[in-house]
Amino acid sequence: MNPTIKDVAKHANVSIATVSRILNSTSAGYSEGTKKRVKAAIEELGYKPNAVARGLINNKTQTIGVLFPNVSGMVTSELLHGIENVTHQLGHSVIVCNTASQGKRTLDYLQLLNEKRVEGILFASEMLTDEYYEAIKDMKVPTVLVSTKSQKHLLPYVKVDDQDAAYTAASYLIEKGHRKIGMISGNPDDMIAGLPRIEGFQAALRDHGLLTEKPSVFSAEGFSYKEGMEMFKKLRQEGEDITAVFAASDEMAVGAIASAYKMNIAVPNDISIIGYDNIKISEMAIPPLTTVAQPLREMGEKAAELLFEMLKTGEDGQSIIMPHRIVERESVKEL
Amino acid sequence: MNPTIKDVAKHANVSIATVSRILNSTSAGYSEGTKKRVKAAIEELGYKPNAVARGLINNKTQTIGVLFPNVSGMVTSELLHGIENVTHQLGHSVIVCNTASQGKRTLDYLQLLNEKRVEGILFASEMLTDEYYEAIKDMKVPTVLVSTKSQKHLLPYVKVDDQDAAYTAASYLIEKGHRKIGMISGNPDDMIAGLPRIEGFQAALRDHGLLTEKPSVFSAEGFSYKEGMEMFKKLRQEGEDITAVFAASDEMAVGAIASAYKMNIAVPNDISIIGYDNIKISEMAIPPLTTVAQPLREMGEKAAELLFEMLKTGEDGQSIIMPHRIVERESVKEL
DNA sequence: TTGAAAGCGATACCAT
DNA sequence: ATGGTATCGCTTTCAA
Repeated sequence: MNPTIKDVAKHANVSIATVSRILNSTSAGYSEGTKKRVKAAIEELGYKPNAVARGLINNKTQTIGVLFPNVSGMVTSELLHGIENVTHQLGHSVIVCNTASQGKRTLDYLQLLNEKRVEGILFASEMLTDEYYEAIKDMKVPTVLVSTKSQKHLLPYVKVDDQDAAYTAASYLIEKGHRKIGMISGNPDDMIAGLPRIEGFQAALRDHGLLTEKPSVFSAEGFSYKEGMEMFKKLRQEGEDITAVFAASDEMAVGAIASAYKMNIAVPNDISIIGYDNIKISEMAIPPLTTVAQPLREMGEKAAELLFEMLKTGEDGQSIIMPHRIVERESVKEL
Repeated sequence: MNPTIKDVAKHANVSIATVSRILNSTSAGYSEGTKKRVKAAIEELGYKPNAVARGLINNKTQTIGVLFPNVSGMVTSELLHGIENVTHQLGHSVIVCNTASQGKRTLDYLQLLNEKRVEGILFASEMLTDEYYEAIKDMKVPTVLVSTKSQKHLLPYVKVDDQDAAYTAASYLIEKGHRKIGMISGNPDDMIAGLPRIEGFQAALRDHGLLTEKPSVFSAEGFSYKEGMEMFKKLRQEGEDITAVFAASDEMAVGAIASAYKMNIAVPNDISIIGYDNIKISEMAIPPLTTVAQPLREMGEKAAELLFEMLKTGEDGQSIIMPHRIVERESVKEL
């Protein structure tokens, strides 16, 4: 077995109370001499404090839980990276939960995190259902939403304003001289990343007097590469005169590029494409993809910081709207 | 505060011992009647067992630690996905640690995981230094290496045979009629993913009587897209007659494709390219990348399974060589 | 400056 | 079938 504080105490000829004080560098409570002896004993025995026991008595586990659909997505892995960074910097650990894995495990995960007594929760990029909210509320630990939000339940969130960002993307296309612009979107029933982006897109067209009665928006179920390909094909069938398209995700945009390539239509010469996210593949596309960047890594960091802020102050936490920006590469041509 | 087992006991008019028995469905030790009463009390109070307290007495935290360099890489996130899957299925949690994040934190992480008393460790895709090994050994918990190995320290590992896989890739090119073949590799000092792939490549050439005195291997520091671009340029400068190239990673391969595109040389018509990994971008490349696939997700799963096997049996664990296979897409032309 | 002892929330052994 | 209690490894009064 691992040596315990008792062993150290015995070895140094002091009480466990004293060892504890030294371990926690409690202000005074021991002399320099004993401190040395104890430190020596710790060293010699290779003693490592037991965080579990500590957690029990302090009611603090120094651990937070992070809930993600698909851990392996490029968006989420960037978020995770940011989260992990500041979390560990602050001496805590992160337990990851992949909610989309198999069936509706989200509730099970929440239960698990509750039993493990995590000190906080980061809930990422999935719709927060009433059910989830109740479970979270029951846990009575600070929670922040990452890259998602809920108007019904007021939990603080960290995300970019999807509608604004989409508006920016469409406006960018318009500035570049495009007049017939189409969109490849995710699910319009998705109130987080679906509808808002469509609305932002349409708002930009409207504000520039470009909104026709039948706006060319092609919606898929998700945001995948494959769906990007399909929707691009449809869009192209519907109207040959479209000179630019806004894709609701970089994956979709890359799919659109691939689709265009197959149909022998050149990007950006025949048609311009702008994406959304700015994940790694966007610079690897041919041509490199112009896109609306979300500062994913930083969003993860900010979310974690906010969570720990709440943990420290006990206050409610202010949502943070992260800035988005256009990253110009080579998939959009000026008309 | 959360209700404790004591509260439940009081509420149901039984002792905590009985509640505990019911909680753990210990074979008998209580009547159906009391069981009902206790269950009701639990329900009513919203009691959730405290895993920390359990962990203290059982010396079992139901948690494992996973060490990764760059959590956000596409290779690692696939591995993580597989790991998370089976780990949670088995009722455990995973704490992720991003070792490359800032400086040499690996040792700190190990220390942290030790204090948190994780029951096992998955160490991924980084060289296992003596230092790390010692720290791990001190923890006395089962450990398995994922996508890496160590010949010095015998810890079980789960990975594909890099040399074999590289051999397969080169052979594939040769079968397709290529005779002048180049390679874009990672760091030859990397004994895991660097050298073995180079050696496998060369072995294939040799076995087919194609090994010239100056084999065209261009080595970078890492396996990045950018380095793929650079190395392709160099390779092209050195010899215009090369008809096919084997890239040591998909990212590099895609970089090579981009580089080729810029130099106006067509893939696969002017030059064929085969990658390594089969991550998501390989199907999204233009043209879609033919590559040697590592079953990443499954490797994560197998590694976790192996770890839990060791946990259960207390035995030493057998390394697993995962199968690789060629995924044919469109970046290689038959000559 | 130091130590004894009371918990933290569970489990499990020993009685009854 | 049940309850009392020691115990897990540690922190933190309270006394000395």
